Amino acid sequence: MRPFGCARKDRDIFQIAKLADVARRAGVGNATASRALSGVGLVSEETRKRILKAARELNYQPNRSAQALKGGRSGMIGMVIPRMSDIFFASCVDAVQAVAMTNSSLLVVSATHDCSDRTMDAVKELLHHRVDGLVLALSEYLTPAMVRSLKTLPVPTVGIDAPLTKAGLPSVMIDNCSSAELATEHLVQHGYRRIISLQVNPELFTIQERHRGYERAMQSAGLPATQHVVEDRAAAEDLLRNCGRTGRDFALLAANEVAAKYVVAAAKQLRMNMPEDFGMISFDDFDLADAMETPLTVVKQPVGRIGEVAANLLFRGLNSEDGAAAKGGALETVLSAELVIRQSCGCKK
Amino acid sequence: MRPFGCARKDRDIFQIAKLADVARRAGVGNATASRALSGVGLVSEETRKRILKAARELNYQPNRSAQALKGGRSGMIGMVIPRMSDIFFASCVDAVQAVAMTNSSLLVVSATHDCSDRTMDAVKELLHHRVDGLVLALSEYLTPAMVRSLKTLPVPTVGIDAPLTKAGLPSVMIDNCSSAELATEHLVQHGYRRIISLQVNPELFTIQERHRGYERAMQSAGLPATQHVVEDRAAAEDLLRNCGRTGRDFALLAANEVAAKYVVAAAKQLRMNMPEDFGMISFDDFDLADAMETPLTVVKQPVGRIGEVAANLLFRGLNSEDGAAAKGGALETVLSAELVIRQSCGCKK
DNA sequence: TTTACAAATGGAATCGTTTCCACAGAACAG
DNA sequence: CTGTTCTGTGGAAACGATTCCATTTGTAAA
Repeated sequence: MRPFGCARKDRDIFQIAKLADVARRAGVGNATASRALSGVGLVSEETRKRILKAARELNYQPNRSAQALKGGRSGMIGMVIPRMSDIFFASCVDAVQAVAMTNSSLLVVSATHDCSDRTMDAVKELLHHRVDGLVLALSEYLTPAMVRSLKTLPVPTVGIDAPLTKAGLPSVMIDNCSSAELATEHLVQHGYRRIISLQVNPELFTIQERHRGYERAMQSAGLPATQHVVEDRAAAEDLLRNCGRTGRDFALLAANEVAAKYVVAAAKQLRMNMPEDFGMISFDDFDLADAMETPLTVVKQPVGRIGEVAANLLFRGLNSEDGAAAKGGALETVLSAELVIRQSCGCKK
Repeated sequence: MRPFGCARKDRDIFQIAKLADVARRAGVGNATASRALSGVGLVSEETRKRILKAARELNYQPNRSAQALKGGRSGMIGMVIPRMSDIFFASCVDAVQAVAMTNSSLLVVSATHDCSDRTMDAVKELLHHRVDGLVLALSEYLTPAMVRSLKTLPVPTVGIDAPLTKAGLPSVMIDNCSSAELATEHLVQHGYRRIISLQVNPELFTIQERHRGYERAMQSAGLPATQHVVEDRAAAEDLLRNCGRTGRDFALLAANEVAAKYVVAAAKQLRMNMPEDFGMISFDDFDLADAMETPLTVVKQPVGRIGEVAANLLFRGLNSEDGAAAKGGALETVLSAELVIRQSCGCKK
């Protein structure tokens, strides 16, 4: 039984030919072969064909480590996210990976698991591995030290849902503030008066933006703004017990899918119903949001698009030598979110 | 406005010192510095300390590309999965990444998006990037050609939920067959007689294993086995319309979370209720499975554990030179799944 | 004191690319 | 016919780490 592989050296088996092999087979020098394959520099048409043919026959693939070492592209981009187990980030990673593949790059992911010390460490580690570019989905606020570091990042970088603009880096996101304002207004129109802004990680940038939009709407409506943090289902139950029973004008704006799920579970436990006992609109659409006991009204972000746009922005910058990604465009790309109206907000089916 | 980064060369800014810098600062030769830092070879205690100090002061990190090129570790492992947007795989990736981090490695992910041609291409590409090891979550059946290739993989490799045993590679999974059998028996005990095995991707290895277990249970119970494929919600609606209305003894064994979600949505549409109109047990626990109108009975896989165990197995093999991962253990590591009984199976609350 | 051996060290080759530079030959203007 | 320019080409020097091997030094055995 040979459980694992064999030695690293077997070039035959996984067909690892090197440039020199190609050059020899084509009867040319190393340098010429390199030029022909990379497409830069002068090579006569005839020679180029011979070299490409040899490369094809040997199934040649350049050694990325060597390329990276020499200072060229490593063929990898890095991505930092809080965690994978969150539809939003998982979808972003999926989209970025797809775009990376199109640009014949690989994606290296690192998750911080909400430990914000990890963020810059992750970035540094990715850089030591010579990634060609970075996608940062840092929802945390940046410390001055981080801004300073990010400003001097040696590779093209784009942010997703991240306040990277401060560091002069392009980023892609929805207009969290306006979307929250819109959603809140919708709740107000349904007659809800005691509306609470609900969050799990109140310290995050996007979450605070959403809260800001909520506040704006509440102020316009002449209603008091209240912020509440639920770290788990039990906390959601407490909240519903305290507020939900005391009148018909209670509603929640859940800042993300996690908060909404806590509330749904708590409501089930307490046998409370939406929209009768309380109303709710949540950020982030999820799989069964429309097949719940009360289909959930949500602010749906174009998750796939966000990752895709960010990655494309990155590669555009990557391919135009000195990183002219944002040239001719704003630093911040704002995609529009959609209010998907179902029933938890009070709208009839 | 300087949208993207600066030139690649700035070593000052992101503190990229090289070995030679460390050596110079410590007043020793290149070779000695390397030995001291990597811990192999003879270096006097005093010199070692001086070198480590210099490295710390310069914030030295080895250039992974150079290390990889020289033939050592690249400090990266690769992972191939069908897609990210699936809790099961997302959790696996999360777990593997965490273990990789512990072993100071980075994780490179590639998704095939169910295009099985992509599988071996992804593996090859990862190998060209000189990953130190591979985690393959290929739920597809292996073609003979793939088995042949996998047998000669030049790096340690473990499988997740994948039939890699045929290629002599260790893999980690739950006992899909027995779990399905158990779940089916449970439905039978509740009096369901017309039980259908429901799947989205019937060609996948794990799914077929589950179907096999279902068949075994049905046969034991003297009941006819039926397989049904639902590719979307509409298909689930058709199924429920045809079978669910005709009696009280109808139940479904959903082979995964996706199938279950289609059914739940379809049932809502048709205003059918579990467990009265039909019963269901599904593979894969998900966030709101217990907060649905009818809390779902599920076979819960230890998702996090699977990834963790697989990754640990990989690194054990990686660290013991010639890949003795499976030494002293079976090739296949089977973790136990848990039947989480809620209400969709007919059990009272 | 000489010989032998071990410990500690640095020089230089190596990994596979890219790229600078020098050189050969062709084309062309003077 | 002689320079000059241009096109193609290959040799060789990087890139940054590891590692073989030779060298120096210190110490113990003969």
